[in-house]
Amino acid sequence: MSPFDVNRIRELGPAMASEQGEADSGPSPCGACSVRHLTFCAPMAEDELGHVSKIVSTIELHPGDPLFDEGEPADNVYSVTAGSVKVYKLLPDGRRQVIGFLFSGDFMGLAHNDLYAYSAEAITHSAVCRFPRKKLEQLLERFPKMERRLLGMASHELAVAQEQMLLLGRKTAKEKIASFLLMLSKRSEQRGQTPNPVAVPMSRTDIGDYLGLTTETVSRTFTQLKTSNLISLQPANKVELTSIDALRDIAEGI
Amino acid sequence: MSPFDVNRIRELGPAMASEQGEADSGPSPCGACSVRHLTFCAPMAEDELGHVSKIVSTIELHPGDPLFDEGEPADNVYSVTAGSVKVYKLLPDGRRQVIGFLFSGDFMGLAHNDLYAYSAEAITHSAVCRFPRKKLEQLLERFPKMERRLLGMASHELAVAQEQMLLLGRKTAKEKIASFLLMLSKRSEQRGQTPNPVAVPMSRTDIGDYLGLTTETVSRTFTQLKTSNLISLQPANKVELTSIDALRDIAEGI
DNA sequence: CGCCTCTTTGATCATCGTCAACAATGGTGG
DNA sequence: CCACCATTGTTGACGATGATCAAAGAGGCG
Repeated sequence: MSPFDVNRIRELGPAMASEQGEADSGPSPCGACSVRHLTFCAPMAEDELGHVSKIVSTIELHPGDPLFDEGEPADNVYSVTAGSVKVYKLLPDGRRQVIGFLFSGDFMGLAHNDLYAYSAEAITHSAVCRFPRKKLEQLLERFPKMERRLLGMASHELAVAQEQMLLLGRKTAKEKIASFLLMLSKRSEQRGQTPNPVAVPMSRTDIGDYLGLTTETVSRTFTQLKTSNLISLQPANKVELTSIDALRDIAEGI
Repeated sequence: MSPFDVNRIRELGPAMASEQGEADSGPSPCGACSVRHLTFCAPMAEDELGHVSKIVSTIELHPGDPLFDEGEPADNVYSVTAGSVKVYKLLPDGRRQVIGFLFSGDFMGLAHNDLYAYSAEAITHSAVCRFPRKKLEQLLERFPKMERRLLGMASHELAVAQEQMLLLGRKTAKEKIASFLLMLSKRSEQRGQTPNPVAVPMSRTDIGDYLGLTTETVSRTFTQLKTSNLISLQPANKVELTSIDALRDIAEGI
């Protein structure tokens, strides 16, 4: 586990349940939430946070802990407050497509019918807030600004998904890896964390399943970028982007 | 152009502008809209439609007509009311990824920042409604039920995009084509049109750019499915799905 | 009827996947 | 604290899927 995860989780302090997967609706976990500005709770005023706290429960996840599975009734919506989570879909024969990596502020579980469309699993030590879908919907009705924020975030997710389709359908392995590293770096920066060197908490297999490649190809491509002095692999799963401009050119296929 | 497109457009009658790209804000185009139940206007009551009609203009598009380009200021949101439209992204060297095919009821242009994230172009003779973004946002503020509907549709789009990522990242050419035909058929049915034989109005190149394949591979795979008696190519770009169950198995990789 | 575009088919090639073995890492227990 | 072992990552050899290059056939619109 990387240090930042521990810190994040410590930050949450009393709002964090200490037992695995145990819920804890303290007096006002939301008031103490250090990543609220990143989440869909952002538009809520201080004196309205009680309404949110009342329906939320915080959950701690350890690496590999599943949160829900594709096809289950989508009874909850989740918001990540610390760590990293992967969401993925499976084909019957086991082929896997990682749909996305989630970090602080990201949400999941907004299903269009009543079932989860994907599975979710913690990558690192993480914390998520759980919102019972029905209660969240009532809250959204009462606070349209929250619904508006959610629509904005969903639109953004959509744009990200479309960018990923371009990557999956039309980019080479090298372009995919370069794009991936730049994306991680940018998102890291958006959360107020260091963009370079960038933390890469997920495994080669997860990266491959995200980019439509095999583990071996991911590894080979990392080596290739390293040999070209575009990146340098550092301890604790960090990657230094030695030449961001060159990486950007590669990512765009220039 | 397939007959259905002509019919759809005739249905719209006086609401349709006859000149290319010309706007027409008649007395109440929305009241006469035959596909309103499919669009984000669905939740609006009859006596509220005037508010929508007031800000909308209808546009007729001919095959190949561009609607907007990636990177332009996203001043409008569009809703397709007849025909078919493709939206796509380009890499600098011309590689293209079709992000989606849009039919009656689908919308586009909900950008997360102020620029369109993709280009849009008519495939067949089509009709779209144009909503100036600012005015639509005011309308959404006044009618939260419309915003809720939009959020629901965006969530659905997101699920579709995720399914497409699975296809692009992990399916074989044969699985991709089978999935594609079943998807077209299902969507056709949802619009109240015949699901089988299914209309396939887009070119082999468009299909390839949607599935991450080349024209040649698309054509070869169609031939392969035809030879296996799973589909049969009919006149006017229609495809009969001879064995839907077998196609479904192929699409799922079983 | 003829031209132009789109589609189909063929031959060859390259990228990435598969299979295999080895190296490194990190977690555990002695 | 160190050694061991399991898991993850790296590297190599080879092969297959789909891309590329090329050309012929089919359809649609003038």
